[in-house]
Amino acid sequence: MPGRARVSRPAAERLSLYLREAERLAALGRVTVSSRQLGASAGAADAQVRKDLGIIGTSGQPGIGYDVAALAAAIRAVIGVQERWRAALVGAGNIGRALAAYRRLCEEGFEVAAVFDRAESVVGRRVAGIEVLPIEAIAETVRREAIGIGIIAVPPEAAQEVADLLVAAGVRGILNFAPRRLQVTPRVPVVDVDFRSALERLVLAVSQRDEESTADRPLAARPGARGVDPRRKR
Amino acid sequence: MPGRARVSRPAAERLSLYLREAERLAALGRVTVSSRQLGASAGAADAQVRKDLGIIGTSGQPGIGYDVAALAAAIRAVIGVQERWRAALVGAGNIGRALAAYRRLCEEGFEVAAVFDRAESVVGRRVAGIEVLPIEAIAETVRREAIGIGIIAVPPEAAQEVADLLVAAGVRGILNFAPRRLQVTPRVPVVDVDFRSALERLVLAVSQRDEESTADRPLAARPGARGVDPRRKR
DNA sequence: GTTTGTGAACCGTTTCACAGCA
DNA sequence: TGCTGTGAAACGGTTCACAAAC
Repeated sequence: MPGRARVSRPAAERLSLYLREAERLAALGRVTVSSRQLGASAGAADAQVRKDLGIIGTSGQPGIGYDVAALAAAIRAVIGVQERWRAALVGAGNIGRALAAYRRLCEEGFEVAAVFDRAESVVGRRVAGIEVLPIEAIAETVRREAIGIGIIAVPPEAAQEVADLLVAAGVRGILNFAPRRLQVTPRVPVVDVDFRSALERLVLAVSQRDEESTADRPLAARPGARGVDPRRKR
Repeated sequence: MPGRARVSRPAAERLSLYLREAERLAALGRVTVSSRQLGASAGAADAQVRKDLGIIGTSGQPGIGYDVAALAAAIRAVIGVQERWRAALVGAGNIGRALAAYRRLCEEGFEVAAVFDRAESVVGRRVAGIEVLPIEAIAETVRREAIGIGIIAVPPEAAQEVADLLVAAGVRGILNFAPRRLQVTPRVPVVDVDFRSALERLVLAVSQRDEESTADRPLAARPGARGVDPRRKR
């Protein structure tokens, strides 16, 4: 029974990273992984990894570890990337074009099936081989092309409107690159990717680190610290 | 005394959103905001907002709310975006170029001061008006141009090497677009922005939502649900 | 020896509830 | 009445510790 399980937000993020590591190891010909190695690649403790994998119903062998192939398959099943996801990209600006050109996505179960833009100067052109359609065509195209997710890469002012169009057209989830919180029905999950927010978080982390090193004692291995994790010992 | 306070990861994300809302309201001419309105724009409860603002030392007026201008200034001070941050962008591929062209960043306290790439076919060209330099020039340029943060937009295979170069050159933080966990000294914070991970998180959320609606009773306002938050009543 | 699986303790964040002020 | 500030309670995720399995 695949797909059973409630996965928390941070756990979902980690699963994504475990999957990457499992794929990397599989390509290298490795057959098993330990929870510790898996954890190192995701910045998590080994016990954390075992908890995560336990939740999604994957089990390993004591003394051996987890089967790399089975692990990857199990994570894909939980995430839901066994089949191909077709996406509608709205906004053929800088971010939109970069995304459409990001060919690697195809190998990972995703596919940009249609591109939309409001500007007449862009409509009709081709972006990564796909003809740009006017946003009025969203509803019909999403249905015809069996599109599951919408990607919003438009200026913040237009984001809400586009979100409404996509939801009305029947997409099941939205990836939002616009720096604006979208108001959509809870039936359609939204994941935000926000450059500015990321930069601000980074700068805040830098500031906090500065204060620590000047105010507190110079060298102190902080508990929540990132990097080459110093979890050893038992 | 600005900058005093320990801010948790989720709190940092929210502060970033409060700042956006405060700026938006300021532009609209509004003078005060309530914690509830601020919370709605960030997907947080009102009490949460008050806690957050209390931590950074901002206080509002009972019965009135928070002063929009003072709030924005306080958040900027905590984040550390009063001054301008100069960034080194490594990787002039699709994502790199999109980022360099994202002019809005300038208005928000950030500036791409240099662009680097390894490919000889790209070095010497101009990206958003900036000449692309070879990655060997990172160390010298970062120092000369007083660059504080590095942005990694290269393929995953090269990410770690670039990270090492940036850290050696003396950047204080790294924004990483490569889908690879970087191993860097804890002294240099890293914030990851990962499209694939975001897409996978989205698809997982979609799958989970599907199961809920089919397995459980059809209509149920879930507690952790997103969207127009139904927090009313008291 | 190595590594998994898991109950229990721990910790930080979120929510609740309400006193206090405009 | 509307809204802030805050202790206390509730919640959820992480870490610990160790028995069991290889």
